[in-house]
Amino acid sequence: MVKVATSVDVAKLAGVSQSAVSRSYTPGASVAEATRGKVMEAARKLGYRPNAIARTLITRKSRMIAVVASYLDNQFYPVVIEKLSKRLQGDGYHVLLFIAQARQEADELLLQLMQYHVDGIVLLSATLSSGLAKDCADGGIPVLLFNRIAQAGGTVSSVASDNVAGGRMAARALIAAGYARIGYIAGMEDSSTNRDREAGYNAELAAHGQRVFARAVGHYSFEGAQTAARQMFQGRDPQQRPNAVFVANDHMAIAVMDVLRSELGLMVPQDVAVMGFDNVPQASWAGYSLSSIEQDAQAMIEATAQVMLAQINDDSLPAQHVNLPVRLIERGSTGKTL
Amino acid sequence: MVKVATSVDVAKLAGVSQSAVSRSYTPGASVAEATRGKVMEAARKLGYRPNAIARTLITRKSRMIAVVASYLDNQFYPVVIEKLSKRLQGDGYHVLLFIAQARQEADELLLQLMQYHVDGIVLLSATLSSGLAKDCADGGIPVLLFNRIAQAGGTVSSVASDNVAGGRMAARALIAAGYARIGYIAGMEDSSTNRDREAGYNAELAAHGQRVFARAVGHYSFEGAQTAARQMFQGRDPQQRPNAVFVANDHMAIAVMDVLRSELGLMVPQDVAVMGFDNVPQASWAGYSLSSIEQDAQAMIEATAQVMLAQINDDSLPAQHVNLPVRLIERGSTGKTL
DNA sequence: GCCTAAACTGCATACGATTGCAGTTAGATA
DNA sequence: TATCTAACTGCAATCGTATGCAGTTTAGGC
Repeated sequence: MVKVATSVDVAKLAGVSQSAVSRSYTPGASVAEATRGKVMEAARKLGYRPNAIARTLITRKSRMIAVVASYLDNQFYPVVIEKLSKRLQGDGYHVLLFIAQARQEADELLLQLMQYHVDGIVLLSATLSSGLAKDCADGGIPVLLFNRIAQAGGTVSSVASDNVAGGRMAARALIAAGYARIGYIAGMEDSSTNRDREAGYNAELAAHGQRVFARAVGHYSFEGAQTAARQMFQGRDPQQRPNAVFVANDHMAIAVMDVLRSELGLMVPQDVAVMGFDNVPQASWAGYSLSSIEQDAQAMIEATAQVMLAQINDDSLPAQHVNLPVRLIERGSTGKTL
Repeated sequence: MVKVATSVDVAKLAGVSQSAVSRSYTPGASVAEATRGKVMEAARKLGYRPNAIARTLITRKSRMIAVVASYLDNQFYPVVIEKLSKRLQGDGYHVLLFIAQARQEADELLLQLMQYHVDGIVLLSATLSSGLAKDCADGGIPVLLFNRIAQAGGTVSSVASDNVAGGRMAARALIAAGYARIGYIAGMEDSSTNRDREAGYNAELAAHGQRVFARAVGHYSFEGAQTAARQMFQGRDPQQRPNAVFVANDHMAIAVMDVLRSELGLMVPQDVAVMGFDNVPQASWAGYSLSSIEQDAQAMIEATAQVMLAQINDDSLPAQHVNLPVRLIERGSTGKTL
């Protein structure tokens, strides 16, 4: 193991002070062009790279952003992580990734995170206890909920889609296509996404003089959705079951389609139409051709990056709440022929 | 923004020296139980947590491991990232995530990574220039290629599956099922995974007196695989096209199935049998029921963690190369009825 | 050629922890 | 009670960089 060169080594070789080396790497600092030249030359020879850790210690900026996720099996999240990571890299920030299943686990992890003095925290699907959120805010670390809405007035920002409008769109599309017995398969009932999607959905149904025909809960998991689908459709007469179902996200909707077609021998959309939410990559796969309410991941990422970076640069900024429009994507699963 | 407490603050409140505080947080250090008690009490009051950055500076161990990935749309990788991240968290390590598309980009990122003094680097699908790999090794940072084989004798470890055996299995299964015109859709031709899978596949075909009937290249991408499938099957008479095809990974195999069924109106497996590699979650979805050669992700993760941690703890350890067994999973796409 | 402002440079300190060393205390033993 | 050892504690140096301040050089204007 070769000792890595430090700024002192470079200074010695270049015949300047250590300060000069430091300044050569600080944009806008006061260094003569000639000095910087000598420094860079010496640095090249020694393979010197500034130590980000030491820099963090003194500047109190780590240029690391923590991203906390719980499950990556819903493909929406990998896509987000990939894009967010690339976006932040463009601004010289790096992503410290945490996987936390339970709330409590998330809290514990967050405490560990804070030891690293990350500049910001993005919570992908996990929630964290309000006490901890406050701690972070008090510590001057901006926290942003992605795809979740924070309690109003909090110190935590959020970036989400207009889930209420999305729910309405789903209802409107199914009604417009002539379905009259419309079911709903919920995600996690205490999540803001599920609440909003369901609220919009119910509101729009009501506006057309309808109400939800059947309801089950899938907890945003594949297995949960399969169970919900069986519960809703298995062993029922055609008139006793929905002929269309809105599922709270695509990940579950795909599980539902599998159960409908393979287990129960029902055709989609002839026997049952299915509508999802998110428009994950798999929704467009020919094997499913799943209609969905698209969340604009790119726009969500962009908003996340901007809010986060703004908060990092100015810690007096209040929490922001971004709500982005969604879009209906109609495919075969609701009868649209390709 | 409230100032966060430091060990000095805690020491003051507890009426001990700053060293005592530090030692209270160091397992096995020499502190009286009473002292540690006072320290912990004071720390609790102040909400003190040791600053990992400062600690890293002096111990030269950041407890961060860099994970470099390129695309996360192949679901194999999100699964790996999730599991690896959790596994390493269990040992007190955290994952610094990097997304790099091109080789050059990976090199640049790695240099940034080294500034963070990560304790180790896992390259998920990305390759990096041999010069850089050497730099890392020289710098004492263990590098591990996941799902790639390093050049023999290098300073870089690797964890992979027995891709040659997997290729053979695929061939054997298709031959056993009675297929005689067997195609191959390759991934990236310069990747070790593709080379090995194809080599094993061809060897087993040859052992049965067969040879590959048609070959196309999909570059491990969804679109590439679609193109390859069209090239191989579009507009050909039944006798002129393969009646079975081994695709170098599931991600592409799914794209192939979509083209076969939806675009070309062919049935799987009646007209064409399809075999993939990886056994990603989607392979088991009823909409595809894709036969596949399973890579044991859990075992790969475990090996990765063990090799990595061992190398971190003993930097005189030579590079290790782990090669794990694979397993045939037969499903509907090769004629197995469910 | 002199003066002033601007540009540059280096010194020294700080960031928040770890750790070798030496000194102190307490307990055990004779 | 005196002595030795073991357990504990604190001092001070250290990790590698950033930066305020004061001093020095340079350039430019007259």
